[in-house]
Amino acid sequence: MEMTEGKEEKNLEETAKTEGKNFIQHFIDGDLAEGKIRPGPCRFPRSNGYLHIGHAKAICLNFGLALANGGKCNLRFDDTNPTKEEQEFVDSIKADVEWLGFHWDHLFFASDYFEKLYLLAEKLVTIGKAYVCDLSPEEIHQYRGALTEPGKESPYRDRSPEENLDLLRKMKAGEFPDGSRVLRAKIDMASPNLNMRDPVLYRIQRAHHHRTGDGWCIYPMYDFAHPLSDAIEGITHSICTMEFEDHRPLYDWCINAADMPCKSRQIEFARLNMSYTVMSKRKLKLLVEEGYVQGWDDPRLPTLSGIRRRGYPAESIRAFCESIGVAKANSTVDIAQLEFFVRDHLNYHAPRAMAVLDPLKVTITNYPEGQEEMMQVVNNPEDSEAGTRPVPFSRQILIEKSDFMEQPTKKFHRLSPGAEIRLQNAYYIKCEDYKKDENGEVVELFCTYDPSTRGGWSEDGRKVKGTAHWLSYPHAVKGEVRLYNRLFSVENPDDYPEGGSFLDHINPQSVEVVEAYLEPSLAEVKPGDRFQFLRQGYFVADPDGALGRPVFNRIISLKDSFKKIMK
RNA sequence: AGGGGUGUAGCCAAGUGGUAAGGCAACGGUCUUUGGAAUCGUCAUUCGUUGGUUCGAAUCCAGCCACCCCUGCCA
Repeated sequence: MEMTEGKEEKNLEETAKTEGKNFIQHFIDGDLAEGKIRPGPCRFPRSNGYLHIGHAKAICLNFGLALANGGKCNLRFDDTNPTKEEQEFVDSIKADVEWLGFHWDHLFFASDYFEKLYLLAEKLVTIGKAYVCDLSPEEIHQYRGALTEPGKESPYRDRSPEENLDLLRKMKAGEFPDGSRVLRAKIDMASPNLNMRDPVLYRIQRAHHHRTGDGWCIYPMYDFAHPLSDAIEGITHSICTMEFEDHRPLYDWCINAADMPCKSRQIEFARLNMSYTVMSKRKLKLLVEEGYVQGWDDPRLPTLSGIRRRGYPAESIRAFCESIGVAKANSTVDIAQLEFFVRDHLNYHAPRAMAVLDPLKVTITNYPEGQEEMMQVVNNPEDSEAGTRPVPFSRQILIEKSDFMEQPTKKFHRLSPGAEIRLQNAYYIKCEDYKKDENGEVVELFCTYDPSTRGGWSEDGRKVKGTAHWLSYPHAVKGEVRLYNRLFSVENPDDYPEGGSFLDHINPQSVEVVEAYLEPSLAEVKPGDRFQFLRQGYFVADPDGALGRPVFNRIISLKDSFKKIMK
């Protein structure tokens, strides 16, 4: 038998080829049709910080586009600012991309091109398209003008190419102090696009660079390095987010001014926002550094490391990114859409197991004392290849407290005085009596079982409405279970009153830790092993666990229509 | 105020002059040894808005409205 059909994930190539086309693919199609550009590599530029689900969208887009068009995708770090680059981020970003299942063609750093970029800068100076400016940062700011007013030209704007070249070389040689001079593009101080008002191309900055060490004291700006790095690599379509749209004229200017043979094209798309979470680096950093969460890989965070620890499968992240499409309009995707793809994948791939999170003891009065037996239980009804496992049954069992109601409502199909239900894969049991403690809380049930219903089937065709999961009390193992919920209690945490903060919306119940009872097979799980705890949700073994003492994170609960019915 | 963008259902999103795809959510039915899954069905007479062009407009034109981005030697 084979795996249940229908919802299986497509492999990367199939997905890339068959899914509906987004506007970027239309651009590429157009370029292809005109024959003026052949599809080349894409690239994923990132510099610092941990990746989150929004970056996953960009990664899936870039690598997906490359795959769909027979191109390659490079991974490039735009490490042009030495004070902001850290090896730690490089390593985590590489790990995240790999985890998502993508393979880059080449791993590049903008710093690989420092020499080439510098030569290009000299070229611009030589042909009179760039100049060395001695204005201070404050002065440059003032000269830039305002949104509605044109800027003023720098008094150094008309230096000769010879003088500029000499000055640039001296900048490079370290003859001037930090911040004393910059190299600027000579474009148009009256441009309505502020980015075109003689933007800075190089700054003097004596800082140790994580890859080039102290080899340079001048560093290119992103606006200069990015387009030229793309052109050097032969990237034909350079995808970035909307806030760079105003930079595109400058992107094109650099490539044309330097007369690069590869006319790379920048295309912008809207970044991903999601309900019930925050995506900005600043806010995520605050959550981590102020201790609202345990770290960058806290399972409640939308970081890829957090999502991974939470147990979300990479396949489901890819399917999600595929489903949300790509466009230019601001949007906030409902987190329920992500959760759908997580459940969808796990339903087919996570073996089932039984766990009781809030136990109620049940004694089966007509089951012989000291007797026990093994029930052969299907691991995954959605996957016939997943096999079966033995689960012990005995006189003392544990069920979920919520599966018993002393005075049941009409819609309640579970156990109540006199009611009969099925213990899944075991027997029908009927509640004959129950015991309360001094507080009036039900602490134990006394049931009888029907020996002819072994496996959970009745010979006389009698039906029961409820089916419950259970554990043999003497055989159960204990473990920690962390029940994660959404980090924020409102759809848009950024929507808060004057003087407030997104922190005010943190869900006080974003995690609940319980001591749970687990079936014996769960004693020896490995971190990353995923299960569906029957009738409850999907869970993943956390690295915090130890052999015989597992720790599980709840990935996502099962959809729960019972909650709705009972309302 | 200048420039650049964007408005299609509760949320994403196709649609490119021929009469509104798809997914999520929601809501009903069937089925069920997970109140899960599966399955069937319902869910935009209308595309921010007002006019215009056209036999015909979400698509073309004009005006208006709303929201986002831009004055780092950050990316």
